[in-house]
Amino acid sequence: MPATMKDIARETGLGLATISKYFNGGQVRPQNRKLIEDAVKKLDYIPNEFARSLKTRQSRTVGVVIPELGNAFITSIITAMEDILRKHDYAVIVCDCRSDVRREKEAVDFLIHKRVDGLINMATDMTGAHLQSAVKENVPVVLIDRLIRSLRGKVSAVVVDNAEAADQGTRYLLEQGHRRIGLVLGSEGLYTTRHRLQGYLDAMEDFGLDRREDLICYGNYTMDGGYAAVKQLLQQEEKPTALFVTNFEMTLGAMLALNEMGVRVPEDLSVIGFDKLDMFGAILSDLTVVKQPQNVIGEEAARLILSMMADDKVPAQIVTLSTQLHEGRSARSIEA
Amino acid sequence: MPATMKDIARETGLGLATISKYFNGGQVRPQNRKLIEDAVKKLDYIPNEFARSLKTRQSRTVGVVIPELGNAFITSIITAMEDILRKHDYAVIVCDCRSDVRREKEAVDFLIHKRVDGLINMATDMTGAHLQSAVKENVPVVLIDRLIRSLRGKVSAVVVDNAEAADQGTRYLLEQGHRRIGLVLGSEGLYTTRHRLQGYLDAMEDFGLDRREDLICYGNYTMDGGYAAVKQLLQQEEKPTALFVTNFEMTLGAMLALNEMGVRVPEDLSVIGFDKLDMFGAILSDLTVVKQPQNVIGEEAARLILSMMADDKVPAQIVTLSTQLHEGRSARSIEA
DNA sequence: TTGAAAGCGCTAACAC
DNA sequence: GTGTTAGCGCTTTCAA
Repeated sequence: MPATMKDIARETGLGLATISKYFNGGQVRPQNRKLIEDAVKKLDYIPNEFARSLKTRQSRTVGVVIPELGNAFITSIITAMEDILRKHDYAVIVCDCRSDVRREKEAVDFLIHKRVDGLINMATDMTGAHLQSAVKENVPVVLIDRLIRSLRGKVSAVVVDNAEAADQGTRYLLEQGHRRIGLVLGSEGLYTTRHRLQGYLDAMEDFGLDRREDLICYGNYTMDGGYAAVKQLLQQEEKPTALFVTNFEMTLGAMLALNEMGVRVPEDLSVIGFDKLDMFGAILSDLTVVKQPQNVIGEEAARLILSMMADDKVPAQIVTLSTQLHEGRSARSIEA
Repeated sequence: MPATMKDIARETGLGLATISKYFNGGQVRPQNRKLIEDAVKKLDYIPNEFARSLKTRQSRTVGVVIPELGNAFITSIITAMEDILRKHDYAVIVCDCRSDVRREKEAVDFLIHKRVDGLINMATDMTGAHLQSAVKENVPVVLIDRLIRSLRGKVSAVVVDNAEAADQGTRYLLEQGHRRIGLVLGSEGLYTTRHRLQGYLDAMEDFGLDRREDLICYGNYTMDGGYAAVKQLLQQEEKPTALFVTNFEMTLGAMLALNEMGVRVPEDLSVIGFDKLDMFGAILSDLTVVKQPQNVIGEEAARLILSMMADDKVPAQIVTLSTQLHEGRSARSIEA
């Protein structure tokens, strides 16, 4: 039977209120402070969070619902997020819904029942139906990576400017003189896929180039898909002179495919990738990539949810972050 | 103000005990059942887990402490684990300690304060000091992937037979006639590294081959490290005829390095990798690999912790799983 | 089967 | 500053 505040009270001869105040940062006479600290040590006292939560109506817990855990982009965001939240004494419950709409709703409901104080969600269900219970229970929500139109004004969000990101990469290639630029996208219909396609098309249009379906491939954001997409793009008669691959896993797949096919980068083909990750260190350092600020996404999401949990009158806001073009050696001028 | 059981009681005219029984699967007269269900709907009642936890002394929460989240082997275990635990209505709090001993202890203490019912840990601190508070508070612990000697008998564990795994891969190459077999290991001193090295050495010894330091490289279990290790191994005068790479990230790095160097697999060099993951689908399907059963690790860990949480007299046990050799086309007979 | 009532361990209002 | 006390919303005897 673990010690309770009552035990501390008996041990020190103080009242419960004093001890409670001590734990909650109130004013306590130094000698009593010492008394309490000694008793805590002696009795191995650990505050009972259940009782505290019952009273304060806060779990100091945040739920995170994501489409999959085995994705480097997502885990790096979570790592940054968890770091900040834990520093603020919040626990993070992670639910992987495997990109399944039904599982996603179950996860949200589960977390609401667990009484999380806030919810961070990289959404699978773009209708937002899964978040209804959160909205109904007034649990603050922060979306990451993808916006949900029907929830506009009701929830906060942290996204990157995907159109700008794609524009950045495409424009860079265009400026190097490339005109046949292959684009490897994620799954058709996804929020980020749509915006990245738009950015690409906009940049192309600025250079007077029309949409050409034979230059656009869907690689489902998987290594596998990127690999296949590249093989397909390069099997055509009129091969692209440059490739823009729009996430990290696909970039890896693309590099493997190119290596296998004996295509030299950038001699035979220019390549711009996406999201080089720290953990891969030096290997792909020569790659020119459009980088998303995963750390900042995680940090901003944490900050947003913290502020919303602290004050339920904080209005919903959308934070849009910019990507950055990292110049490596994998994309070069077509005249060279 | 959310509805409470009292509200349901007032609404239905029943007593609290009946309603509580209803929620806990007890016998309730059908007509009252109906009454309660209607009231729950009408009032949007959600049971207060805080109050329940206060009474039952259970959080229905499991803490998971891992060295890093951005590792495919780890996340695939977590995914399997979380799946089972959530089905049993347990939430999973994940703490990434970034392979830092201090952070790891902080994470464990944090989780103990959060009153998790159980702890699953892929340990960074092999002394086990970080788990003292868990042991003291009688919180059941399941180690995964790595055993801690000082905790023997006190905690359960799920590990893979790493020596066997390495023996498997090495022996396969030996049987194909290879004698100069390069080995790419994780960080020196790690539990799995040591055992995998041992398995390799044992197999070599069985074939009358002595340890040769120039064939052994440490790649830190990173893609980067695997890449560098392979480059180093193949820069030597007397090149290996085969390579055994002992985790997934390093295998990826190795393949990239080999591709870059123009080394054909298996024509110029046989390669055995580790841990092909589902998410990479077809790409590496030609790779011969030693596969760890991540799903089973996760599932067994979940089962173990569930049984220990359900009954504190369940004795500690160690589950050792076997790896499997998946024959692809990347390793072949040296005579061929 | 159901209801009344005690109490889990904490917080916070209030009185001193 | 400190102590007393009344709940927070649930589970669980015990008696009916």
